[in-house]
Amino acid sequence: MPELPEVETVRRTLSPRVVGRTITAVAVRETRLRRALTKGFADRLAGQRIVALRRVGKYLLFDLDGGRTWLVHLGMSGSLAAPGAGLERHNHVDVTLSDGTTLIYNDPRRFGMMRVDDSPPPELTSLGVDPFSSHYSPEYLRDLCRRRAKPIKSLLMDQTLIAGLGNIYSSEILFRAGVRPTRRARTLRRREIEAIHRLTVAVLTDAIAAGGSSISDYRDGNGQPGSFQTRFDVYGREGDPCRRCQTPIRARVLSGRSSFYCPGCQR
DNA sequence: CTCCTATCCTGCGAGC
DNA sequence: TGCTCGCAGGATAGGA
Repeated sequence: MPELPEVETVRRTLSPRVVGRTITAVAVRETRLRRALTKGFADRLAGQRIVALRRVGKYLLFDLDGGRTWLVHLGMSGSLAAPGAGLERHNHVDVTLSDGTTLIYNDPRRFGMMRVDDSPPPELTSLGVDPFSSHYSPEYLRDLCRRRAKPIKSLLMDQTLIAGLGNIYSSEILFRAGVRPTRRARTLRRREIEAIHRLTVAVLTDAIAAGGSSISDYRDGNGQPGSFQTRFDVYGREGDPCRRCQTPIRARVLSGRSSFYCPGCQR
């Protein structure tokens, strides 16, 4: 569910409501997320002032007083939003702020995770380059591809190389770039890599402008769905005609994930 | 190293 | 209608 554009949309919608506020209460009713919440989780969060809300890849980072960090990953089905979003059944954590605002962490599949650290969270050390950072250049991408035999789509989704792309956006980027998901990274031409680089930023920018993609349960910080799913070129469109050449879109499994492409437009 | 598979968990739609 | 099966936006341990 949440890839970079969805997490960025959550960040943008939450930021004005949380930055500068103090966390007054934390209620945990389910600790069994992807990694269990530690015993001291609620106590280490309560009383802290939120100084900034950042995003790296698919991670949300609440910078707290004294260098402490509250790290949130939404997994496949997680959301962090104000109450009244229609969700209730899997509300695992409530965080109340000094102005009375409450943020509810909801996650039916419990693939998400949260932690509070006094030093930089360990998850970030193994993370690759964020596509919106200046380090994400055509040269960087070319370097990643140079010696790798794996399919380009699997490379794009490897969070230790590039942080933020998931199953939807890697398919959409490769469609726009005219490159098949199965192409081995090391076989890509310079101009193809340049196209993938440029279109990574373009697709993500378009998706953020649309508030992300809501397929079933993604909601932003205000409980609102995104609309980019109506503009998918290939994702979830198996059998439907390509918007560009009318050839039926095909699907095949790559690294255990369904991948969509147009056999007419993508080489 | 590099790459792939299975696994964690709940919900939902397709097909019978 | 009601049941079972497979699949779903992710990360990661473990094996080839």
